[in-house]
Amino acid sequence: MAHGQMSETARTRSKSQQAYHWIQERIAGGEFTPGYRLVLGSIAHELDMSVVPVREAIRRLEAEGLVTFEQHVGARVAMIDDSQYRQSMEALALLEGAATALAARHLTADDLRRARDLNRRLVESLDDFEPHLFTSLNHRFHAVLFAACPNPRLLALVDAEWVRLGHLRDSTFSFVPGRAHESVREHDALVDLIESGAPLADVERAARGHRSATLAAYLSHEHPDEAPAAAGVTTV
Amino acid sequence: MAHGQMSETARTRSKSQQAYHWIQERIAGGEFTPGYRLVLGSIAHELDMSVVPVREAIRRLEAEGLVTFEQHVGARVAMIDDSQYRQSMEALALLEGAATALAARHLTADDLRRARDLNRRLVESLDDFEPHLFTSLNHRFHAVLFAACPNPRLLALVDAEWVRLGHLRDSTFSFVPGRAHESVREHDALVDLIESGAPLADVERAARGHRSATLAAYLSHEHPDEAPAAAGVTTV
DNA sequence: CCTATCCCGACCGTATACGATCCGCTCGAG
DNA sequence: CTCGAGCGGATCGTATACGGTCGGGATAGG
Repeated sequence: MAHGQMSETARTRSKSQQAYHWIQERIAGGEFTPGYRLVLGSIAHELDMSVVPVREAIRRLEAEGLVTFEQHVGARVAMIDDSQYRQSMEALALLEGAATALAARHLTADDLRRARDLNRRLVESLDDFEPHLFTSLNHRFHAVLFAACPNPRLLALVDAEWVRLGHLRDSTFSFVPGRAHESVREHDALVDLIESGAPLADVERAARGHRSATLAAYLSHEHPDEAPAAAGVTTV
Repeated sequence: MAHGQMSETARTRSKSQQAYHWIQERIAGGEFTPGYRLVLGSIAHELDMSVVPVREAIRRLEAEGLVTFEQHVGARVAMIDDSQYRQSMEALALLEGAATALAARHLTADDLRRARDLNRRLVESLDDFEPHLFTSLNHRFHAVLFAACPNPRLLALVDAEWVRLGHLRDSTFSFVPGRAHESVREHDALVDLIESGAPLADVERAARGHRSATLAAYLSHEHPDEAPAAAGVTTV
């Protein structure tokens, strides 16, 4: 920032947006854990602004489902309990599956190479298993595959769901380490499928099934008593 | 409202929420058409409150995609152009298809009867075709079918997409009246499928295909030149 | 007559102020 | 000792105030 501000209009994000990003980062980074109380005044003071922009930011986060708000009580980071986790994963399976299928025909050879490379790094990370790194790479792998989806609305929904799962997504592989090995194999199969020009329905089924399987692994590990049918939209 | 206000805490919605609902109704009702300029001060004055709650309401509407916001310029009702319409319909096909499939096993005989009844009214309305009524009944018909979906998150996404399409959804059947006849036949087939206990995959495919077909009809009517493959997620 | 510049009004963004509500703690009665 | 009423601090909800930014119309020059 040698010259202070550059294109003043584009560079100067409004304070509401500053607050929004600041809070979102803390939530995504796990610094604000679920249930954490978001006090307007404190945040405002921390960010050196008044409460008004902070309120707006929190309202937006509320609309996105990241925080809950109670009248005259305030906001707290949304508690994603097991059932909500399951619901979001189910939705993500759907959305990501479709996005991946729609993107399949638009992937370049370079994209596929990058996907394979990321999966290679995933395999390597299996030895010295680090949930956070694994999750991050996993996200990037899938992002490469569905990013080319020509439907921005769908992409927005997919992203929103990823954000919503937030830090929680780490835990899937922390809790069920065995799932990670199976996961990377499915990744390879998925890329093969896409590369071979398989019918989009097959690609969608594979991508959806992949995530549903992760969910199922989590559920059967956390709630061994529940009927396996709970996995839900594995139907298609 | 003989007694003015009842349980003050539950009944007294905060002014932000008042503003939110007030604006949303106007948008849904078509009073505020796409592109309409939402001036904070005017709305605040109209609702007899200050601009602060109105700003919050508009922020929330922005997060939901109903209005767009530009720095130092203000908010206006989101322009849903053709491409966005297509994208939302595609997303809705996905989400509603899955929600309908997941709900299928939970539908009571009464639910199915209500669905058939609504479709009967749809058939009747075909004679004296009234787009708005038809669309409304159409929504209620589908709502009956997917309301029993055990995944609230999915339902929320479906609802959000319906709201997003808003008034625009009227136009589908206004523009392509022929589609309405085909639509009600598909409705019957869909209910039959559910009632017969067909595999969920079949239900999902049928429900998704139904909406994709509506989209395709719209597209081929509006843009006869485009490749029909544009219909998108008809794949599964 | 057409174009570029300047100025002004409308509106947005944020700060500050103040009343309202909730939650936890103290204190007294049983 | 237990429990309910009352009080006070913390925090929210909204109003008002003021400086900043944008867009359009008047004005001067070509």
